[in-house]
Amino acid sequence: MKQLLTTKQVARAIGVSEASVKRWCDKGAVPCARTAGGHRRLTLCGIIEFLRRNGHELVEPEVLGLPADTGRRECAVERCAKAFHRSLVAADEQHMRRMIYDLYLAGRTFREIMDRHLAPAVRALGECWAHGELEVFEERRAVEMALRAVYEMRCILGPVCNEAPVAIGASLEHDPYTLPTAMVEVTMRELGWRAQSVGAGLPAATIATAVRRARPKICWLSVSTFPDLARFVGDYAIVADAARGCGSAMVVGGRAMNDETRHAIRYAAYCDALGHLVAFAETIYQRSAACVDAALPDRAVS
Amino acid sequence: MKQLLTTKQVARAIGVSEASVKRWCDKGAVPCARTAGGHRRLTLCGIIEFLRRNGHELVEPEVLGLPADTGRRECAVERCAKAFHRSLVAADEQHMRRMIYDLYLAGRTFREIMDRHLAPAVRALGECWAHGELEVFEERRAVEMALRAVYEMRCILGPVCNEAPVAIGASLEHDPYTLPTAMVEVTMRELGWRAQSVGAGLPAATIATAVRRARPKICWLSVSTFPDLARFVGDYAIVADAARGCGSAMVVGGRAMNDETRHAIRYAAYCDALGHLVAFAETIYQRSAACVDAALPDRAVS
DNA sequence: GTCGACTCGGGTAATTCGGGTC
DNA sequence: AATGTCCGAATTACCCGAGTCG
Repeated sequence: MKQLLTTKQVARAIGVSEASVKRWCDKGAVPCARTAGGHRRLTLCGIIEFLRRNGHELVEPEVLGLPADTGRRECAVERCAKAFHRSLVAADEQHMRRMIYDLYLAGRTFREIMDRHLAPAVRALGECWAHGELEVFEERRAVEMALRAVYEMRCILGPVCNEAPVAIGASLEHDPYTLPTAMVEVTMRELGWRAQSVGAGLPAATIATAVRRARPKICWLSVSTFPDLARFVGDYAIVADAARGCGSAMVVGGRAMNDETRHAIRYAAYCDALGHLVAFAETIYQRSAACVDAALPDRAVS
Repeated sequence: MKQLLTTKQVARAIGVSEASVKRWCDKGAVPCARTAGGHRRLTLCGIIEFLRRNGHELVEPEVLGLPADTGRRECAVERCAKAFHRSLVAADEQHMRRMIYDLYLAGRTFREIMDRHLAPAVRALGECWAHGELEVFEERRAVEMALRAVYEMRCILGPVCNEAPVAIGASLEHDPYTLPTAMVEVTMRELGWRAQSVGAGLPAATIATAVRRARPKICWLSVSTFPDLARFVGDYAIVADAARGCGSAMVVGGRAMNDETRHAIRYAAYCDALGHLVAFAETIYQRSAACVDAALPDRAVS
């Protein structure tokens, strides 16, 4: 299957303008074919060869393989998630960071990168571990790598707007998984919210206190595991009561939120993917134009 | 993140003319790649490294996506562990990051920043929590903040040299504290080691497997807590046996390593501060000049 | 065949290059 | 020795109406 890429795909993937890609083609720096109608089509090999000559060393075919929004993307997405998985297992942090960076430059949101690539890769990892295909330390090391990546996204997003609505969240005691709640935090921040994860494995009472202090519009709870249902329901009620008292909407999600669990509690929204969370958050608050401007980095002025 | 910056952005951020930035690149003082058309593109790691070596200040850090000056400059001097503590409690991440960058650019090593400021601040935090002066979530939130800061340092240091000696480390089961082992990792990486923390709360057997696979020169174990001494001694023996089999030196440290604990085990070095670790690591391996050069990103060739 | 998204080519403004000079 | 400024030429980014792709 030989891949032909458009100028736009290539431009986004390497973070330059379309015009530059076209000029490079016309100059002969990048080999390119033409369609019957005169459109440029670039080959993967040509691009990689070119990038190698110019210092962009670690570009992944999986990233450049991303089709435009109109195309079927299942294949590319799956390959990409596999590439993430491989990087995580091999502890090849540079490679994974590079892929994230390329995807982000290629126009993907962090939410999409986490939903489609990072989270599936981590899930697959967990399965490998359960089947005894991975050492404990390999799994743990990979999860930490993923966490670092999520923190780096958080850092790239920069500080949040002061007028933005507040969201806070956590995971309950006996649920020490930091990654899911960190992912939610980044997703909400990317939407322009003043989101903060207060931590993983927290007693319900202290989460409730945090809610009463921050009075957030949304309070999320990430539920990856719990000791028993009764205990969870009780803990949940403590947090939910505090949220109700502050007019906060409770949002829940996580591996452990199966049908039985969901029926045992009351919530404003259940999200089994970050995409659902985005949809719900947007019904509550639409980021204003003024706020978006404030959050963007300064453009250089002479 | 391997962000590529233009000479103009960098010049503005540092508050010098573009010509100076260009000259620095040409002189080789700042690593830089080139676009197809010959324009310089600089990396954030390279810039920070250069600024630090030459004592330059960041006039407009926002341009590079770094935390802005918060006005409060109490920190540039000595004894800012208190300021760190206040930032941690107030969840003022921007201010803390700014302090770290100020200190680092002023020539401090990350090891010193962690030893003298960050670690004491976190310890003080734990005491406040023990005295009931802080909510659980406040303490946990602060520790996560500190962890993010350590990860950011790790990121600024950039990738490690492939020829560098290997060090790996972890904390044992029932010791879930990620921060100490992450600090050790950054310290070792700053010294030029190919250091990797394989995780916190790991069973001894899997750490032993990791050691046998990586065959490190140093294996560190961070010990913040353990259920009982006998259990710890047993777990420790499993790791230490693997280390001995590979010729790895065992290094231990952490809050729980009191006299009694230390006498119960055998180790090559005990470190109650990162400074001691540095001293020990340097007796084993001195980072060579060639290795430093190799760690810099490739220069583009015309 | 329609339609939306994409790409074409060309033009313009902004940025950057290298070199020379202060 | 190091920096800031100026210059013409080259490179890059952004914009537009017309044509192409899927």
